[in-house]
Formats: sequence, C-alpha cells, structure tokens
Amino acid sequence: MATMQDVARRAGVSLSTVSYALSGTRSVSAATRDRVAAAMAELGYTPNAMARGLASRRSRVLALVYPAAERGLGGTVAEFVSAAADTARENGHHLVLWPFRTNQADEVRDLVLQGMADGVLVMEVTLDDPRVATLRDAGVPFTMIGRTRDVGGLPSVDVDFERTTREAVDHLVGLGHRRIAFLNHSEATATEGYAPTFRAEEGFAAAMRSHGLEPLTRRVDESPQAGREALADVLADQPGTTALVTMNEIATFGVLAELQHRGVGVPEQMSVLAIVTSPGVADMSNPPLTTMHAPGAELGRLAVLNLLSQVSGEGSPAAGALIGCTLEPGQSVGPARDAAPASGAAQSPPRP
Amino acid sequence: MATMQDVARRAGVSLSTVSYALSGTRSVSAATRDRVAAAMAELGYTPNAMARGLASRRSRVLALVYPAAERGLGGTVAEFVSAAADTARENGHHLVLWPFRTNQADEVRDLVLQGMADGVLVMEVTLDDPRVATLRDAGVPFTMIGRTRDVGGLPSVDVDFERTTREAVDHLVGLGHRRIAFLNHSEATATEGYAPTFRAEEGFAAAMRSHGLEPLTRRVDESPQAGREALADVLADQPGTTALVTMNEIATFGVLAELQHRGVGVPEQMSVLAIVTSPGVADMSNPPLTTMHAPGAELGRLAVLNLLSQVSGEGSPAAGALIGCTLEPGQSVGPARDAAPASGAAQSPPRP
DNA sequence: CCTGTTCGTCGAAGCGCTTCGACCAAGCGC
DNA sequence: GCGCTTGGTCGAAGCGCTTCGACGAACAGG
Repeated sequence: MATMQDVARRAGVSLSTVSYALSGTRSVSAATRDRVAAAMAELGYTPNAMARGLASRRSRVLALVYPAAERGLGGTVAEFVSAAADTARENGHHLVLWPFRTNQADEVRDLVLQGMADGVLVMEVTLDDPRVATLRDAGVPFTMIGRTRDVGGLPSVDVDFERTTREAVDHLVGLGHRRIAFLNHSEATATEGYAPTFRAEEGFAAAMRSHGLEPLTRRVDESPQAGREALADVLADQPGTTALVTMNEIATFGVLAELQHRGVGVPEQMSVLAIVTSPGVADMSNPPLTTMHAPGAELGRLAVLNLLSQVSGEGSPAAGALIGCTLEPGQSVGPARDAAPASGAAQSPPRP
Repeated sequence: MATMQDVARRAGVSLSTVSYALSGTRSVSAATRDRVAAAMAELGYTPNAMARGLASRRSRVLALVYPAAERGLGGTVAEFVSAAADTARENGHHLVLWPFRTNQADEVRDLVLQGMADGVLVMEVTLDDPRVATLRDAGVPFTMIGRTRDVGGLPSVDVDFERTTREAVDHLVGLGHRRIAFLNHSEATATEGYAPTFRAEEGFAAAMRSHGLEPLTRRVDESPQAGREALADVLADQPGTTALVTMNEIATFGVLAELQHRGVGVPEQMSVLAIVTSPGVADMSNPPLTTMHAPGAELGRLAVLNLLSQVSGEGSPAAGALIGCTLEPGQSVGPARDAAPASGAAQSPPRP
C-alpha cells in the first residue's frame, strides 16, 4: 500500500505538500498539484483513514443509531438513510449504521468517545429515551430523529404530527366528512413510549375538536387482521363513519380487505387517508391509497446537516426542525357520501 | 481525554505495560494489572480507536453492505443483523452497516482499502453481482450472504433453498397433497437477478418432479392485491389445487384474504405453507400461518465467523455454508381435502 | 533599491497506540 | 554454583497522516 511519503518522493515534493494538495488546506500551485495527482494515480494511492483520523482527531464518520433488531427498516427509514448517506457524502463524511438496541446507549457513547464516529443520529427516539440523557451527559454530539417528551433545546428533526393530522382532518372535513376515525399504531408502541403514537393521537383529537367534531381513535396492532377487527369495531361504535385516517400501514391493508369484504365502496362510501406512509404503499392496494407521505428524505438531509454543524463546531446548532407530510392524491378519498352533491363534488366545504 | 501515557504515569508503570495489560498480548503480573485497571478507572480512560487502528493496521470493524435504500430491512434481515452484531462483539469487533447501493461497489472497496473496515459482508447478492468481482479483484476480505450464479469457492453463507423447498413439498405430499402451487417472488426480482427467486423455483420444481408431480409456479408482485390475483389465477388454471407454498409474505396476506373472501377454508380446503419467512409473520394472520422460518440468526453468526477467519488470516476460510429453514407449525396446513381419511389423518402417505 | 506581503513549499513535531528487542530478577536442573 | 530458561517490565521505533512555524522567492509600494 502506497503511503503519502511514496507519493511525495515520486512527485518530487515534500510530504506536507502532498497533504496540502489533497486537502486543499493551503494553496498549492497548479503545476505541483498536477504532479501530485499524477503520482497518486501511478501508485494507486489510497489515503489511510486511521492515520488521518488520528492526526486530525476527526473520523469523518457519522453514525446512525438504529435499533434494526427491534424494528425492521421500513420504506420511510430507507428513504431517510439514503438521503442522510448522500448528504454526508456531499460533505466529506461517511454515514454508517450502528445496529444497537435502545438499551445499549453506553456502547454508543463509548464508541464515539473512542473516536469511531464524530457524532450520532439517534433514530426512533421515544418520549423518555434513555439514550438521549446518556449522550448529552457525555458531551457526544448528536441529533435526534423524533423528539423526547421535553425536547429542551436539544437538536432534533421530526415529522410534524400536529400539522400532518390537522391537514388530514382539514382535507377530509373539506370534503364534507364529519365522522372521522383515526386508526393509530398499536397499544404496544404506546407502552414503550413511541412518540408518534401520542403526537398523532393528540394532533388528530385537536384537529377534530377545532372543527367541533368528536375524535374517535383506535390503537391497532400492526397486522392485517387487527385492521379488519378495528374497522368492525369502529363501525359498531360509530356506524355513520365516512372517513378513516390511518397511521398503520399493515393494518390499513386489513381495513381495505374488510371494507371490500363488506361491500363498502372506497371512496364512495368510505374514504381512507393513510398518513405518515412509506413510499410505494399507495400502489400496493386497490384502489391506490391517498396518502400523506412521510418526509423521510428531507428529514435525513436536515438531520445530517444539523449534526455536521455541531461537529464542525461552526454555525448555530439549529435546535429543531419539524417537517409535515405531503398529500399525495390516490383514489381512496372522496367526498362524504352524505355531502350535498350540489355544492361541488370534490371540493365541497364543510357544512356548518 | 486521558491517554495511555496518563494511565501509565498514574499506575507507575511504562506505557507499553499498560498496553499489554489492556490487550493481554504479553503476560502482566496480577498486581500490576490491578494498578493499571485502577488508574484507568480513576482517569476514566477510553482507548483511542484511531490510534489503535493505525498502530495495529486493523480497525476491528466489519462492515455489512446492505442496499437499505433499495430494499427495506425486513424481519429476516433484522435477525441476521442482530446475530451478526452479537457475534462480532463476542470476538472483539464491531459490526456496522454501510448503506450502499448495489452499484457502489467501488466505494465499498475504497473504504476497506482506506482501513475503515477489515472486511465486508455483502448482503442480497444477485446471480451476477458486480460487487463480488470488484471486491475479489481488490483483495478485500468478504463473505457473501447469498450466492452468485457460480460461487467458485468464494466464501458465502446462504439459505438452502433446494432443501427448504424439498422439505416443504415433502411435508405437503406427506399430508396427501398432489396439486401444489408455488407463489414466488415477483418477476421484477427475477429481472434483477435476485437469486432466491431462481433457486427456490428450481428447488420446488425438482421436488415436485421427484414425486412425479407437475410443478405450478407463479411469480407474484409483493402486494396483497397481487396475491389475491395470483390465487385466482392458480385456481383458474388448476382448480384441484389443495396446497400453496408461498415465498412472498405480503402477497400471502392477500392470498389468505382472497381465500376467506371465497369461503375456502384454511386449512380444510386449502393448505398454505409460507417458506423463508421472517419472524412474527405467522401470527399476523388468522389462522396463524404454518411457516418455514428463514435461518437469519444462524446465517448472521456463520457469516461473521467466516469473515473473521479470513481477516485474522487463521484457519480455513470454510468456503460456503447452506442452512435450511425450520418448519414451524401453525394452523394453515392440514391433510389434503381428498386424502383418504382412513389412512391416518395428518400423516397420510402420498397416494401413488 | 529597500521593506513588507503574499504565495508556495518544506521540515519537524506530534496524534495515541502496538510491538519488537532488550533487560533484569527469579527459579530451574545438574 | 553455573548457565538457562522464563515471567515481567521497559524504552524506543514506528503506524501514516495533519498542521504549525519557518523560509525563500516573487512582487508590490514608496
């Protein structure tokens, strides 16, 4: 393996000049730069990351801590990871995933203190995430994906659940729907303090009340079967329901199957709006779902930029960012079945 | 940040003694070892990974290359990752995920050459995977998860599709089924050279023929809707079908929904055996699926051990390992509906 | 023509660790 | 009591890079 010293000899310059030519830290004449580049190419030089890291005290690695073993890695996370990796690369860094469980915060901290990464992105943050305290106390640079109960100025990026649920409700109310049910994540996610479950539930309730409507929410297990049962349950409780907001992809499949089974037309008799969805979900059902797509890519980009600004020690940390979901029209949402047909089909305003 | 030199001073020994006490490379008296340990604790010493890596020319990092952006990270992969991470840790290494796309082989190679990892696990290997050639030519230690078309002695671990499909067919035939259809992964996976699609298809066909039966296979898109259509298609083609082998989890949900929709009892009138499944899938349907669970954890363990044996330069590389899936009884498989009830319900042999 | 800058380059001092050879004091057999 | 091994320790030489101070040359202004 060729070293920088070899390159220097071959190019007839000093070691440090090669270093400057490579990093651009100091100006180097064009002629010298070319000779160095040629020498590097001829020798097949590859810089040594460890040596660079040791000398500069920066690994140029950002770690994404993700409990892959506990949750899988769904489409939204994939988008996030992809965008984060690209953004890191554009800024001269590498994004790596550390598959640690939520209770392995100490190991994450130690790895950063050992210099294996310059900072971490913490995914799937729960309301009372123990990892956050550990990292904060150790002085490890980090950015949360999601938010603890009390964000307290800590750097974070997250889906704007309040806004997303409000827009979902507004959209449906705008189509004349009055009885709208929300099918949330499972009770189990709530038990473990999974924040989106709570934020979306509160957001939905607030949005409904702001229209003078009564929110109906069900927490549903992540399975098609549970979705079917949840639908049955909702219809038993509130037969007049004309629209569903769902934040549970797998259960949504079950809901659609059960609706079809019961001969309830979508969207003629029941609108289904899936929020915070992964890409590609819309087309996995018939009719294609109307969705509000989670901003995975944008969150990934922002999270990395936020972390980099901390790591480089420059600029303001930009404490927190909230991104809403974007509505993507499908064919599962339509006007309420009892909406006045005269007042314009798809855009009928809510009736007072 | 305390250095090893600080520890040495505090313990009243030399730098090298601290190093030996830490690594165990040379023997150190118990008394000295205790003093060193005490000094490290008092100073809150954390070794510097970069310095260690530079001096030893080993990063103690194993990279798992996974195209997270293209595929998600399902349950099987999660099991794999979890076991691989644990095995790596048990052997003094760290497992990290590199979210590179399949066409980024050069970057993977470069990172290893730069010393960011000692070796790589390549997941989702396709029949003609370009990454394999790149890594082989660069002399980078790697182990494939999956197999290229021609393994050629390269280190790999994989699901034994031939054995799994044979056992699946044997099991069903043993229950009296004669007309068995196989619902495979999608045509799209085949187009991109996804090896399991081919190996399972061939294995199923061979197993059927060995019983003198005609294989019926359908490639099905990964969606519930596609599953429903595939079932309809199979029943139209071969109305006497009494059992399905599926290797497509999402489609399987659709199949079950459609069976229920048509009033076809599972398993009374149709057995469904899902193979190469993720954990937890069985319980996501009603009745719980009978499955053959993919050996994710075992593959993860073996893959890491294989890679470590290459990296440490010791022991034989143990070229390849194939692991079958284990049958996990559920309630979706039963005797064929036209099997002679007299000859013993569940264990009736195939009729000639 | 002299001083003050700026540009490009160099040498050397680390970064924090591993590892090799050497050394010393015991402990051993004979 | 001799040389020999052995266990425990030390000093020093790197590992391959970044970065700082210094220095000569080219060039500007006065």
